[in-house]
Amino acid sequence: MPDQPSQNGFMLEKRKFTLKDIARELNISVSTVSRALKSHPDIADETIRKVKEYAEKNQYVPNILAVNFRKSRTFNIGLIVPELVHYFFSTVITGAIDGAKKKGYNILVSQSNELLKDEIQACRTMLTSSVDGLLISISNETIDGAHIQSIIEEGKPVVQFDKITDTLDTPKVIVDDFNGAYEAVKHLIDQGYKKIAHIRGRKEVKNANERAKGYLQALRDNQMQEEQNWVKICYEISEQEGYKFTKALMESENPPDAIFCITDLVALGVLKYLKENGIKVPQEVGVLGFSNWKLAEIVNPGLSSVDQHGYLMGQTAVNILIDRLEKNNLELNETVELKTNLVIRDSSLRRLNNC
Amino acid sequence: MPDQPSQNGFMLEKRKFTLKDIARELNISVSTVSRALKSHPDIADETIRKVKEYAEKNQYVPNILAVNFRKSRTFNIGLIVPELVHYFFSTVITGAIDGAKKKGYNILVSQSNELLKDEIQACRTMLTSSVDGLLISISNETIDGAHIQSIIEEGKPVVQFDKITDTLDTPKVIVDDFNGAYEAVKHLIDQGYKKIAHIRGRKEVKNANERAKGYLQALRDNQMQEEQNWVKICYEISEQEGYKFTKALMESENPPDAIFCITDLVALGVLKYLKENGIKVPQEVGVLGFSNWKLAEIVNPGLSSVDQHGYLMGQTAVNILIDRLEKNNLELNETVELKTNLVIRDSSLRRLNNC
DNA sequence: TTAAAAAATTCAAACGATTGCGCAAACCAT
DNA sequence: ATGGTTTGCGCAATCGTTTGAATTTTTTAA
Repeated sequence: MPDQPSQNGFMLEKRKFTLKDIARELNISVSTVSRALKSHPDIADETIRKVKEYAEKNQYVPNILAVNFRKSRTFNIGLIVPELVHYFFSTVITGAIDGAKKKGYNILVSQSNELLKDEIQACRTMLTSSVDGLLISISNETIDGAHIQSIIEEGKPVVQFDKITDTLDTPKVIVDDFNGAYEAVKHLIDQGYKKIAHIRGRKEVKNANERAKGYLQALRDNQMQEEQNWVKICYEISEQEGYKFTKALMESENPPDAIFCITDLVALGVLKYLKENGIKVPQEVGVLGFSNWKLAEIVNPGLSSVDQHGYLMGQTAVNILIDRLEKNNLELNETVELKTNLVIRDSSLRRLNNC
Repeated sequence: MPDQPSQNGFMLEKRKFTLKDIARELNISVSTVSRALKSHPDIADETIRKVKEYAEKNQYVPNILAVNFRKSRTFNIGLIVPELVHYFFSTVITGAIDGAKKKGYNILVSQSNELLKDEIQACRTMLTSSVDGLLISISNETIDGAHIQSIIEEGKPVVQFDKITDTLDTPKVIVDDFNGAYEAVKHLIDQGYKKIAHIRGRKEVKNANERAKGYLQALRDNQMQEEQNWVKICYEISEQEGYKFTKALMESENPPDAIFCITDLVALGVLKYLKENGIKVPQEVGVLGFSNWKLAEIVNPGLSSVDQHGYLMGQTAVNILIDRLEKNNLELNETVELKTNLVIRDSSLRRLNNC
C-alpha cells in the first residue's frame, strides 16, 4: 500500500510523531521523555541532551490537543465586541491579538451587533467552545449581564473593556471619558467658542454619561452658558443623526457656535450639514469628535477628536486577563482608566491668537 | 472545608459533571450514556429518554477538550489577513465569523501586517495552536508561500481569499478585479471623461495587475487615449501617495481629466489634492476608487467606488473550508470569483446628460 | 562493607469521551 | 425444542501527555 493516500484523494493527516516514538527509539520511558523535554531537574543532563536532540531531528511537536485536554487549558481567549467593522474596535482587537501573541495565546473573535441576544449567543459559544477567558465590551442593550456572570461562575475569568457594566465584578479597562470630554470642551472654550452644544449618546450607556458629565463640568468651571436645547441625544449614533441634530440646532432660535460630538461618525454628519449650508468650519462653528477614527484626519477640514488609544486598551485588557489566567494575580478586580489624547485639527481651530 | 474557595479568593473551577456521573447515578455504563446522548440506534428508547432527562436536569455539557482530543478536531478556523484595521478586511472577517458560527465553528484571527515574517509566524501559531483549517489573504511580501504549503501538508485545508497566489493549489475566493476595473473605467468614459489616469499598485500583486488590465482593456475597447505617464505605481497604497501622484499628474504637460485609483484610500489623497488646488470634482476631474469603504459615502463629494462584497467573500471562503472539513467535498480546488458592484456617487458624475 | 541518601528512571493512573467488539437476553421461525 | 437473528448494553482500549509515587540505580558517608 502506498503512502497513505485516502480514497478521496486527500492525504490523511500524517501519523503524528509522539512521545512514545521517542521513548521506543531511545529505550527509555515516556515519562522520562516528557520530563526531559522540559529539562526537569530529575532527569540526567545526558538524557536530556539525547532526547532533545532526537526530538529536534524528528521535528517532534507535542499534540496540542492532548496537552490542552490534560491541562484543561486551551490557549485561546475569547473577545466579544459590539461591532467588528468599526475603527476603534478594530484597533482594540489588534492590540489584543498582538498582546496575546506575545504570551502564546490566540484570540477568538465574535461580535454582538449591539444586540443582547447575539451577545448571549456569543457568550454561550465561548463557553462551550474552548476559551480560557473572555474579553468583552458589552452591547448597548446589555444591562445586567447575567450571561456574563455565568461565565465567571464557570471559573473563566472575564475582563471588561470600553463599554462596561458595573453590575459585574470584573477587572475593567476603560477610557477616561470624563476627562477626555472635559479637555475637549475646554479646548473649544479656549478657542473662543461661547455657545457649545453636545450631541450625546443614550443615557443607559455609561460612556455617554461620562462624556456628558465632562462636557457640563467644563462649561461650569468656565462660567459658560448652558442650554437644555443644546444637548441632543443620539439613539443610533450615526452620521444621519449628526446631520439631523445639527439641522435642529442651527435652525433653532439660539444656535450654538460649536458642537462636541459623542463620536466621529456623528461629527461627520455635523460637518456635512454645515458644509451643505455654507456654514464655515471652524470660523463660524467649531466641531469636535471622539475616538479619532482614521477618517478624522482624512476628512476636510480635518476633524479634531479625542483619541482613545484603542490598541493600548486591547493590550492592557489582554494582559490583565492573562495575568489572572497564569498567576492567579489578584489585585482585586482593578479598573484601569486610560488617559485620552486630544488631537487638534482644523475643525476646532479658530486661531483667535493668530490674528 | 467550605465550598472550594481557594486561598487566592477565586472559586476553583467547579468539578465538572461528566458522563461517568450520569452512568453511576443511572447504574449504566459510560458507553451507554455516551451513545444514548447521541440517540444511537443500539440504545433502547427508554434508556435514551432517561439519560437525556438526567443529563438535562444536571446541565451536562460535554468536556469539549476531551471531545476535541478524541476526535483530533477543534472547531476553530484560523483567519489571517494583512491588516485588521481596514474596512474591507473587517467586513470579510465579519462574514467569516457569521458563516462559521452557523456551522458551529469559531474564528481565530491573526494578522501579518503585510510582512512576510509576521505571516510565517502567524502560520506557525495557527499550526501548533489548534485550528482545523485556515483562511488566508497573503501579504504583499509573500511570493511562494512555502509556509502555507507546509500547513497543507500537515493535513489542514487552506482556502485563500482576496490576495492570493497561484503557486498554492487551494480553493480561492477572489474578486473579479478585472471586470470591476473595466466597468469602473467604462463608467468614466460614459461620463465623457477623455483622459483617464490610473494610480495602481505594485506589479507583484495580482489584484493590482488585474485592475490595471481591466483599466487598459476598457480604454482600448473604447478607443481612448493611452499614456504611459498616466499610470502611476503606488508602493504603500496610502493617502499620501494618492496626493503625491495627483500632484505629479496635474502638473504634467498633459494632465488627465479622470483618475481611477487602486483603492479608496488613495482616492482620498487624490480628492484632497484636487480640493486644495481648486480643481472641481467631478466637473474638471472625475475620481473613482475601489473597495467602497465606509468613508466613500462619507467624504465630500461622495466617492464613486467598486464594491467588493467583503462580507460575502468571508462567508464564501469559510463555507468552502468547512465543506472540506466535513464532507471531504472535493470539487477540486475551485476558484470562486465574486462579481463587483459599481457604486456611483458624485465624484464621477459629470452628468453630461443632465444639461 | 554496608546502610542510608541522593539521583535517575519507570510505573501507572489519571483527564473524559468515543467506539470496535463481544456477550447476554429476548425474540423469531422452523 | 432448536438454532439463528435481533436488540440492548458493557468491556476495555484508545487518543497523547502529564504527574505523584514507587522503584531502581548510583553515590555518599560511616
